[in-house]
Amino acid sequence: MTIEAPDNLELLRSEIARRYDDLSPRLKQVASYVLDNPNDIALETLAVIADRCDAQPSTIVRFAKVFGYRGASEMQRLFRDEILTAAPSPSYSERIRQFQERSDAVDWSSPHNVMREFAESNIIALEHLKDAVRKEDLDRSIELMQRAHTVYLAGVRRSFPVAAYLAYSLSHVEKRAFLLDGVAGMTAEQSLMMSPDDLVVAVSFRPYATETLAVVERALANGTPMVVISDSRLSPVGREAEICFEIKDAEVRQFRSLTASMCLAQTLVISYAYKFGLDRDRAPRE
Amino acid sequence: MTIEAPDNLELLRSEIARRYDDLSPRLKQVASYVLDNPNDIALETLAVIADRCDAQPSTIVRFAKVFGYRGASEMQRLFRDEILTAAPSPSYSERIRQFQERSDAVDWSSPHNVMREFAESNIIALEHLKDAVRKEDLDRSIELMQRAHTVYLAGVRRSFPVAAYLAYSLSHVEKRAFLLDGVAGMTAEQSLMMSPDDLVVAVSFRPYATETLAVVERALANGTPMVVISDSRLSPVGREAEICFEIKDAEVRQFRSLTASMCLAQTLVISYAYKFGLDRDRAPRE
DNA sequence: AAAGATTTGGAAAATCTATTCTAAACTTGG
DNA sequence: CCAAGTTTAGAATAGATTTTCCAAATCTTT
Repeated sequence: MTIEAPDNLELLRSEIARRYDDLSPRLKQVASYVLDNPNDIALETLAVIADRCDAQPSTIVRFAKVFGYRGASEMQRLFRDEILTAAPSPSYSERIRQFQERSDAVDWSSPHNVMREFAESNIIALEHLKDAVRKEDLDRSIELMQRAHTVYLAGVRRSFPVAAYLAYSLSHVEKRAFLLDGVAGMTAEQSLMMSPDDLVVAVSFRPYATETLAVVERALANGTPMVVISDSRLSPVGREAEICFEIKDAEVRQFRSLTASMCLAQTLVISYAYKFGLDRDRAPRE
Repeated sequence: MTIEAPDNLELLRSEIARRYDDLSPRLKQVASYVLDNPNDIALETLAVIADRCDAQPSTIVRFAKVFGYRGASEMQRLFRDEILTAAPSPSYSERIRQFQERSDAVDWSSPHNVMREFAESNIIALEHLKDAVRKEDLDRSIELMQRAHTVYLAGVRRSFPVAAYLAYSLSHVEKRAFLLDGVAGMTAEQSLMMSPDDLVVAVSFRPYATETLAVVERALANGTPMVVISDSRLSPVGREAEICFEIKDAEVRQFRSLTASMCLAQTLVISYAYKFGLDRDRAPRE
């Protein structure tokens, strides 16, 4: 018998997560519903909740008791209080007023605000991406990928996640991919292997990393075709490439986002996969 | 006898305002309470509401009847629905479902279409992120990051880019960060170093990689606090963590996006930087 | 100021909801 | 493959909440 009964939602949530494994199947079912639909728990009657998570009302009561409450009502109280405190009195004229003032002065010291603003500007960046990327560039990139014996990925520092993602997911759609990651300082040796039958995908943004520039020059010397993801067609990396995607990623003060670049990278892989029907069995999941 | 019964909150509100003058004193009292405390009406029992506005339960019933409802419960339903629909996630899964239905007709062999669809679903995921991430979790994460002597990052395969980004950018805002990258198969040795003064940030999505799980277990054994980015609080990685961000990233057929996870990761770094005034000189640029 | 109409309070009845309990259906370990 | 132990479903019960109803109080009108 449990002694403790979490007296705030946060506690209850982590308690449910912690003990999830030990719950019986039906109770697991209830557990995930409870975590996913807090509002339903707060507002609906036991019968409705039970119906929605395909269980009996008594099961909900049992669930509450397992976590130390005297009944389901006692547990519901927690969820109701959450609503009552979280949204004190969003008296609707007030809400409208707040909404209008919202965008004026953002308090950057609040992580929650940072996230909202950042997500918002990423949304704008993605909307821009939809218009800015040329159809022909995409088609041609896929074609180059398909022809290539091996795809070499270059990208360091901020661009490294994009390159790493491409390397990982391309190999999952049965494309030979090789990440020039500079482990053990072997980038120079690795890039010597690139031939005109291969393809280099280089990701680089201002200030352009010398490592990536070196790979680009090597590719030029070797006659290896290149697809570049950069912030400008005129950048030292983009200038020489057959294809350069010009990405305007969101920026919050000093920090540049990766969202649009990632979205493009994923698009390349997905399109490649669809084009060659390789998505069913070998899709890139974690 | 009133014929009409407002079937949405907005209508009811204006109806109450319009007829306010004609109401009896007691009903006026109830009216203002109803307008000012919608959450109470939604969540509390008639006895409580009556008590709070200094009236009898039966008065609340009479009030509801005056506005055309058959009883107070019917009126309460409106207030509850308001919370259920307007509140947190207006059913993310529902939006995704609709989106996917719409995109059934899309020609997936065109990369340009793939990109547009993919960008679109990423936008939806970001909008969901804004609602779904809890303020307290963010605040607490920043606090844990600040306290930590070293931040250890765990994430492989699809999650690797996120972990890699965090490692890179945290070290650029003067936070000691260490990527458990498994180079040379040293992950086990590396994770032995983690102490209760440190912090582990683990990124993992279904099917959860054993490598990351091992790090999580190591962290538990060492008493190292953990922040987890995962697809479910109930996942093997999320269950034990002090904080688990539940990320619902976009998915196009088999391919899961990274956008929301990345956005959250960047938010953590940016917030950390702003909080400790380290953004000016050492912002993470490539 | 008194009669009629309206409003109000509160107790009683009706309804609805949560909880308990037991038989049946599963699991688990020998 | 059976027996002991869990878990579950669903009917029965207990409990709470809403609604009804009517007498008392309060207002209106003449």
